[in-house]
Amino acid sequence: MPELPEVETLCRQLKQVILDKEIRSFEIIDSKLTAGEGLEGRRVLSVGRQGKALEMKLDDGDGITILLHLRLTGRLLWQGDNNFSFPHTRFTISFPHGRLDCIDPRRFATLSVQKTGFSDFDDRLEACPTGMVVEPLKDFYASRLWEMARRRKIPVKSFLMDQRFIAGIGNIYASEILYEAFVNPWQKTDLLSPAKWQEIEEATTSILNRAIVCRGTTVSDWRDLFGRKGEYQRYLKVYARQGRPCPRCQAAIQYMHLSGRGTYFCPTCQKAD
DNA sequence: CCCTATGTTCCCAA
DNA sequence: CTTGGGAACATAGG
Repeated sequence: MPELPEVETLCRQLKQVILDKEIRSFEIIDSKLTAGEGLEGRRVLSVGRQGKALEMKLDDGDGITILLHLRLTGRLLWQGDNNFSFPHTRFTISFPHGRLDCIDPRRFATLSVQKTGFSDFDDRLEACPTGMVVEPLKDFYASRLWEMARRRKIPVKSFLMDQRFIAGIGNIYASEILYEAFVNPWQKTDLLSPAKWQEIEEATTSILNRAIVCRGTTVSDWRDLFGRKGEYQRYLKVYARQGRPCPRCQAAIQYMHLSGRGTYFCPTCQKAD
């Protein structure tokens, strides 16, 4: 469900609500999750995001970080003034002024509590074939992308979505970015010129920033921290639009599988080189 | 029954 | 080592 713009939305909203607040209780409802003991009384020092992972640092002296990855169907919901629990609620964190619920029908979400500074992001860095993981809204440069990708022969969409290379881009935004940059999703990365990477860099930055302003994309069940739908679905040009006309050339948007993932593209605007 | 699903990881084959 | 394919995780919806 959540890609970078959705997780960034949750991150910003969490800051408004729980920053500096004290945890009253941390209740694990799904026994598959194991974490959260002894966190009562600690305050939330910071809320951050790394790729699609959320991290909450707690003030306590020995440095505790809560790491949460929502995977496919995880949601976070702020319950300010009611005690209603939605089905599939997997854990809740209570504060003096309300409650944070994690709801996850498919139970893929992962929760861990670790010593600050030791995150799964570090693990991913070590597993990364190029020794670096790029954050799209920070150290994201065409020259760096070109350097990372030029010796590989994988489809560019797979590259954009591989979290060991770039943190945070998923299936919706990968399709939208490649459409915006006039790049075929199957294009092998070693054939992309620095100029093409420049177009991909610019498309990525503008699309992700706009999606953040829109509080994400709701095509089915994404909701923000307060249960509201996002707005970016209004701006989708190819995702979930197979058969509909390309906004630029009117050709029918096509749908095909690439590495097992649904992929939407314009057969005319995004021809392979 | 069939198919699909905004994610990640692991195993296996070429 | 690289790449691609498939399954697994577990559930809901069309």
